[in-house]
Amino acid sequence: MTAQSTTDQLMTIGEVARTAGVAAPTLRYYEQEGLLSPTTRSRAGYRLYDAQAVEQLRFIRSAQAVGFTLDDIRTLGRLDGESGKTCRAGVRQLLEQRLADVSEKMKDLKRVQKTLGQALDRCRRSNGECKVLKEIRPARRKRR
Amino acid sequence: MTAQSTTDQLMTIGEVARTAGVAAPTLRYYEQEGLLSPTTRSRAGYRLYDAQAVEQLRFIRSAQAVGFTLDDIRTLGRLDGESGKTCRAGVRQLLEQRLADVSEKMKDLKRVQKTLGQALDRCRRSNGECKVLKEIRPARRKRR
DNA sequence: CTTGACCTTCAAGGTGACTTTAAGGTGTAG
DNA sequence: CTACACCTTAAAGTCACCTTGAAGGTCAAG
Repeated sequence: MTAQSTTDQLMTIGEVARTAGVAAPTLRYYEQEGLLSPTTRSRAGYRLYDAQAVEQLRFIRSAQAVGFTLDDIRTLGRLDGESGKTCRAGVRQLLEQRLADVSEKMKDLKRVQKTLGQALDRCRRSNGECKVLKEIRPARRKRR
Repeated sequence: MTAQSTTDQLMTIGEVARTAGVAAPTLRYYEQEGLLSPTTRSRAGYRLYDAQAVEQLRFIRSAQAVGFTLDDIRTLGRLDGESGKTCRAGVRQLLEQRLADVSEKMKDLKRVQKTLGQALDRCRRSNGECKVLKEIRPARRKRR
């Protein structure tokens, strides 16, 4: 029991990148920054990743999306990794700190949601003529 | 009724900065970027802000904290401003888009929260010896 | 009427997170 | 055996978001 789940289907950097929706150079950058390393390398030197890497990558992107820096994320190390290490003094404290950060962000997010929600409400209520937004510009989207 | 709340107590850039917990040059930068302008200027050219500016500033910081760019925020304009403008075609759509972004971020945040929570759980469960985190570094904090 | 804490503008510098460029090796399909 | 899509490294470039520095004006207290 306790399935090892050792599918061990290794992927190249391009496959991982496509699967997780990030650019391959970004993956190399993450490795360089100590965030996510390939499981192994092929004889020719190609990076090879296991399926878990995709999960870790998704975690990284989620954490980034809500405002954590790569440095924040790096200090949390390989979070889902099961190969253990002693739960030293600082570890729990760090986790607690980050969970507190998350709670703060939850509040921030709700604040933003409320403000936008109210604006949309007023916008809908008075069809065509509302007093919601002053000076809105076309909005060009860019990264993220 | 409908209190005008015209306390009209104007503050200098330094007072606003202290109150909202940001640096004064950051406020100048925000003005330059079209995010938040002072209500008026003193005869000598000093920027003067009303109390609402603090609220707007807090909104900006909250939005930033959860990953919105200044560009995102700028396109939402002065959100709480009551001096109105027509609710044109794109406005509602933009608000809806941003609210969808918020929902996405809520998911991301919950994902992060869950992962950290599980880690902390395992950490607490096995006092002193747990298999949670691999390679944790001291964690130097920096801005935000 | 000077000291010192504020304010002003403009310009340059710094950091984080990529992204791009250059020069070249690998692997498989035809 | 040659295309062609993929991979490699190292270094430079870009963009957002400030931060710092220089040179100077303003204002209430002593």
